[in-house]
Amino acid sequence: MRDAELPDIRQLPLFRTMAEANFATVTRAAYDQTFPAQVQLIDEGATADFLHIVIEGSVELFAGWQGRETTLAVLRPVSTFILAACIRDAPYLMSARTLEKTRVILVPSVDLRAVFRIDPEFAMATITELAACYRSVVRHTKDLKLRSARERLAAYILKQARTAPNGVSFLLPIEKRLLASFLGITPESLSRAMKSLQEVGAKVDGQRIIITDRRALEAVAHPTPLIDGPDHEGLTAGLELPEAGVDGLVRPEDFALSGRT
Amino acid sequence: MRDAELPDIRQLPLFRTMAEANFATVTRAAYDQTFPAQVQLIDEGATADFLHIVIEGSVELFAGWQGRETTLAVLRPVSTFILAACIRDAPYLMSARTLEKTRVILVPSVDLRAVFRIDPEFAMATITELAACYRSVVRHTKDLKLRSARERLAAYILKQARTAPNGVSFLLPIEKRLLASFLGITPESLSRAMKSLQEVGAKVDGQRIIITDRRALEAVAHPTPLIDGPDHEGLTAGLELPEAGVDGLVRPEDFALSGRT
DNA sequence: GCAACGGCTTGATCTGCGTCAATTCCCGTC
DNA sequence: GACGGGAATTGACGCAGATCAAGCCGTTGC
Repeated sequence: MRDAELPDIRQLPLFRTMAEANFATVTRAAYDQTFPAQVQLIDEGATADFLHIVIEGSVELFAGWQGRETTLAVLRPVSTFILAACIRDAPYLMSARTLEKTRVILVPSVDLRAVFRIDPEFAMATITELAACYRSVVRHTKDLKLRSARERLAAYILKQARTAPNGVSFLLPIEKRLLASFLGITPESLSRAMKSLQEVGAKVDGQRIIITDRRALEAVAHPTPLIDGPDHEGLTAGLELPEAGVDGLVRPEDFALSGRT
Repeated sequence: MRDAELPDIRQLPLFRTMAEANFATVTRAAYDQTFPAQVQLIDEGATADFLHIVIEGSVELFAGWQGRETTLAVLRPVSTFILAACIRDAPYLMSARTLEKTRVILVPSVDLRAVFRIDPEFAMATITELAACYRSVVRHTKDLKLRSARERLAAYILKQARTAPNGVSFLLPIEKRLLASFLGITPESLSRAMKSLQEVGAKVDGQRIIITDRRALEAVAHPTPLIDGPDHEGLTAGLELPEAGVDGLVRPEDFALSGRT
């Protein structure tokens, strides 16, 4: 694989603290690949041979059953995903596809497992990472089970706005149909929920959301760190991404799970 | 704390492989306590000072928001819970209460964090444990997002039956209102769903479920290891519990998350 | 023995969200 | 600037599951 992105990967919480030699071992065995949009990278049920790292572009994690399909996360650079499956040497529970032209790095899970047996720092980083992932899914589950569709949307909008510099206006980082799927509803329902929130403090114009009455929105969403995050010690990989979000820029950070999977 | 249960704890996947000295350190600082039914052990939002281990009885993990409440898991001996919060030194995302007279062991999370920094075996066990927990919640989320209430119930029944020795008849290990909450529906809806499944292969008589037509049930639930588990390498703590489940005995194992949390 | 209390069931009704179908909007392409 | 195709919206309608309100039944306590 090319060396250009090594520093980026090295900066990931997962790899930041490990010994240089071990980092070299892991990355030497890895290789990177660029895919066009809409390519399925992972098929749920397949065995987890590689840890994936998104370097450029974006990746959707989703799962299907009986012809239905649901989005579980959308990842942007630089994040890793399907760590848990690699560790357990078990079948992936999710599928993954590129949403646009995307470059990913593939780390053989064999090497991964070998290294965190001998590198305590890496083991610690893995533990922290997994705990974060776990808490992220728990939050999502609570969101689904405790809130209505409208409440989930309001909470999502407030959460996105929180990461935008001005705090009131931002562009949706993903297509609405994906957001709908992530929120566990249909695109039609999302559309109607959006409309209903316009009378309550969230102006919608295409991809742009403008919060006109935060209080009113909060009265619907009742945001809480116990559902909407973030974990108090800050995000992980998603945070690496500096980039703005000023009016006019799309925020490239994760919209879903706190970091990766 | 008393020493009688040390061997049980030592046998947990989480503690099985660690060095004896470190196990002693962890358990020396721990203490155990017995609570009556319906005592709240953990309040979500509080900081995670202790890893909990259920020794006797049973514990419900749940979460609330705006007066609503949902069950996320029910744990039986011997299982640990809220490991992730301890690791991240973060607020609990779930509350916990005893369902009956219950004995738990409390391990200060400070000691825990200290030990897996120095004991690679324990770090490995923690990684495996967390990965299992993570996959368990992902499955639950897929269940909720991809299946209808009726389908979830059918899948649950098949899953329970799978663990029963004769494979066709078992007693519900928990109250129906808890099962309903876990499945994300109301008790009334559960009751109606049960009734509707009687015409499809699952006879219900109080706590007893008898599968009369597995094929028909499977046609509703379409069970798959990618949602219903188990992870191919087998369960963890839940499995420690041998005990039967023969017609007439209640199965004491977890009904919810694969092991603990 | 009976009363009281929770859990479970059943019925009637309501409603949030899904489904189906028809436009309309947006964006890239020719 | 017209065309094509997928995304988004809108409307009409249906249904799964929630809510509200009795009643039932098994357990606990006096």
